[in-house]
Amino acid sequence: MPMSVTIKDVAKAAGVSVATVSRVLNNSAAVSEETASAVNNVIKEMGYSPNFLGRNLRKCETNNILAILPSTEHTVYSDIIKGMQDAAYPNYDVLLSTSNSYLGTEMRLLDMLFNRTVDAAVLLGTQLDAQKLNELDKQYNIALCCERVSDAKVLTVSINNEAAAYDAVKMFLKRGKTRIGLVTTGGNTDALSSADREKGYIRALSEYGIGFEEKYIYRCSYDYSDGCKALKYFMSLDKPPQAIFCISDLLAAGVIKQAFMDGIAVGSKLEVCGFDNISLSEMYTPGITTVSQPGYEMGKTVIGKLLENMRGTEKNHDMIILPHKLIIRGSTQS
Amino acid sequence: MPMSVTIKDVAKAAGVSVATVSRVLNNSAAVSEETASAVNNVIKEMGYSPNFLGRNLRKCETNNILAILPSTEHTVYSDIIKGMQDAAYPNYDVLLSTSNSYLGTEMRLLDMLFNRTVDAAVLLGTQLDAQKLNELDKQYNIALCCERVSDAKVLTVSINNEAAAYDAVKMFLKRGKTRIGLVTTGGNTDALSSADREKGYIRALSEYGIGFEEKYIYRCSYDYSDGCKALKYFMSLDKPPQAIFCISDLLAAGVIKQAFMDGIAVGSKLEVCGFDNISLSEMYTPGITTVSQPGYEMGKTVIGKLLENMRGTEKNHDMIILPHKLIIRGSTQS
DNA sequence: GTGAAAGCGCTAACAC
DNA sequence: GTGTTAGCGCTTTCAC
Repeated sequence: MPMSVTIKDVAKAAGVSVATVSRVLNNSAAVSEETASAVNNVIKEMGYSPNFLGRNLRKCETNNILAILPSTEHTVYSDIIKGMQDAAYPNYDVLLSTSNSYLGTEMRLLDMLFNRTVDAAVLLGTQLDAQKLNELDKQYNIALCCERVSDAKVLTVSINNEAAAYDAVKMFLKRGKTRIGLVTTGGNTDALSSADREKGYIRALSEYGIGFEEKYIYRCSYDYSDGCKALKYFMSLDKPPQAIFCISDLLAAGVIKQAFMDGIAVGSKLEVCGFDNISLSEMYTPGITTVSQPGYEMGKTVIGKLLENMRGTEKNHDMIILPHKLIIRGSTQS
Repeated sequence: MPMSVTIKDVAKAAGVSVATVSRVLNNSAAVSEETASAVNNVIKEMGYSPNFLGRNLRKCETNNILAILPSTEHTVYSDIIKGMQDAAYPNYDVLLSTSNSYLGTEMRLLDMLFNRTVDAAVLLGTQLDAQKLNELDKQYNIALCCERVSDAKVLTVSINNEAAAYDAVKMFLKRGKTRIGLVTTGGNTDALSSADREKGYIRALSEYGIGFEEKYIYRCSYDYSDGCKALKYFMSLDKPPQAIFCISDLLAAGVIKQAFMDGIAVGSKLEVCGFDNISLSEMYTPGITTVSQPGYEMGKTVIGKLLENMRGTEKNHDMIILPHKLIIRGSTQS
C-alpha cells in the first residue's frame, strides 16, 4: 500500500507548517482556535489519518501491548482478555497471539518485543524458564498472568493454585470422603499451576490424616478424552475413589461423561470437582463444581501494574495473588 | 524504552557502513562471506535486533495482519486462527483483537489499518454495512471470514449457511419428523448467517410440503440459557416439536439440558441438532449432532487469498464457499 | 502562536 | 562488494 495523504499534504492544503498540524493532532501545544479548526477541516476533507509508523519511530513507542496465549480454546482467557483491554484503554491496544505452547512460536512472538512492534508483553503461560525471563525483564517490559514461574523475578498475577486445590479437596473431606482421586497432568515439563494444585491436594489429605496413595492419582494430558480414561482407570481399582478432583473442567467433563456411560451416578455415588469454571461447567449435566479464577480482575490488574512499570523508574516484580472461589454445582450434591 | 543498539552502532563496531549491515540483515545483496560473518558476530555480541519501526516506515509495510474477532469465547475461532497463522507464516504475523461485537470497538481496531499499524484486516463478523465495507476495501486490504455481508463486494470466505441448515433439517424430515422447531436469534440487526440458516430451515420444510409455522420458531439471543427457555416454550405447545434445530451448539446444549431436567429423552423422544461443532458438542451428554465448519481451511484460505490481493494489482472480491459437514451424534439417535 | 529544521532507525538508489 | 546519502512520516526543540 503506497502512502496516501501525509501530514505534509495537510499542512500545504491548510497553509500552515507540519509542526502546526502535528500540534493540532496531538493537542500538544497552544494553537489558535482559527488555525486549529482550519486544519481539522482539511484533515476531514482529505480523509487524513496519521501514519503511526512515523509517530512511533519518532517517539520510540507503539502503545501496543502483546498478550501471548497458549491457545484460544481455553475459554478462561476471554475474561482475562476483556480485563486487559479495559485496563489498557484508551492509551494502549492489547494485541493477542497464540503460541500453541510451542517455545519456537513463543520466541517468534517475542520478537515483536525486540523489534519494537509492541511496547510490552504479557505471557499467559510460557515455555521460558526463570533465567530467560529474568533476562528478558531486564531489557523489556513483561509480565506473567495465570501461570507463575519458579524463581522468575517478574511481575506476576495469579491465583493461589495450591490453596484453591486445597479448598476443593477439603470440601470432599468435610463430607466424609476418604478416597479422593486426582486427575492431573503428567511429567515435570508441565505448568507449575498443575504441580501447585497437586500440592494442595496432598496437603488437604494429610491434614485429615490420609496418606496420599499414588494409585489415586491419574496422570495424563489436558484433553477431555483423558478424563474418560481416568474414570475407567479409577473404577478398575479395588476401592474406587468416592470423589475425584480434576485440575481442569475439561478433564472433569470427561470423568462425568464416562461415569454417565458406565451408569455411575455423579453427585451422589461419585462426586467430581473441576477447575477454571469455564462456561461448559455450568452447562454440563450435572453442573460441574469447580474453582473459579477472577479472570477479569486478573487481566485488569496485570495490565495496570505493567503500565505502572512502564511509566515508573523502579520495576515492580511482585507476585500478585487474587482470590479464587469454589463454585458448588450438581456434581457434588450428595 | 529508549533505543538500545541501532544499526549504526553495529556498523561502527563492525567497521562497515550501515548499508552493509542492512544487506546482511536482509540478504538483499551480495556481501562477501568475510564481511557477513564479521557483521553477524557483532550483531550477536551486541544483542542487536533491528527496529521494525524504522524498517516499516521505510518500506511502508508492517507484515502484520489484524484479525478482528467478535469474541474469544467462541471456540470455533481457534481453528480458524490456526489456519490463518499457518497461511501467514513466515512472512506475516496474524494479530488478534476482539470487538465484543461493538461497532465502536471495531472502528477503533480498524484504526490500526488507517494508521498503518497493520497491512490488512480480516473481519470474523462485523458490525459494518456493505457501503462502509466497500469504501474500506477501496483503500485497504480487508476480507471477511465466517460472516458474509449482503452486497459487500469484499473477499469473503464462508460456508453456505443456508444449505447447511437445509441439510440438517432434511435429516430430521427423512426420519419422518414433521414438527420441527427452530431456535434462532431475533431481530434484523443480527448476523446474516442466522438469517441464512433460517432460510435453509424453511426451504427444507417446504420441500417436504410442510408449511412453516411461526409458533415453531423461537427467537432469542445466543446464550445457553436461551436454549433452556426455548425448550420450555416448545413443550408448552399443544403439539410440541419432535425435533429441534438450533443455530448454535450453545443453544442446543441449553435445549438438551432443559429436556434432561424435564425428563424428556433427547435422542429418542426429542431430537436436537446444533451448529458449529464446538468442542462442547462432543463432550455433551448426549453428544450433540451438529454442523461442522472447516475452520482451519477457512482461515488458511482467507489469508491466502488476502495475501494474493495484497501482492496483485487486481483485487479478488469473490465469495468463497467451503464445504460444511453434518456430524451425527447421540442427540439424533432415534 | 507558528515555522524551520533536525533526526528517530532503517532501506535502497546510486556511485565507485 | 561496499559506502554515501536521501528520505519514509512524524514530533519536538529552538527561534521568532
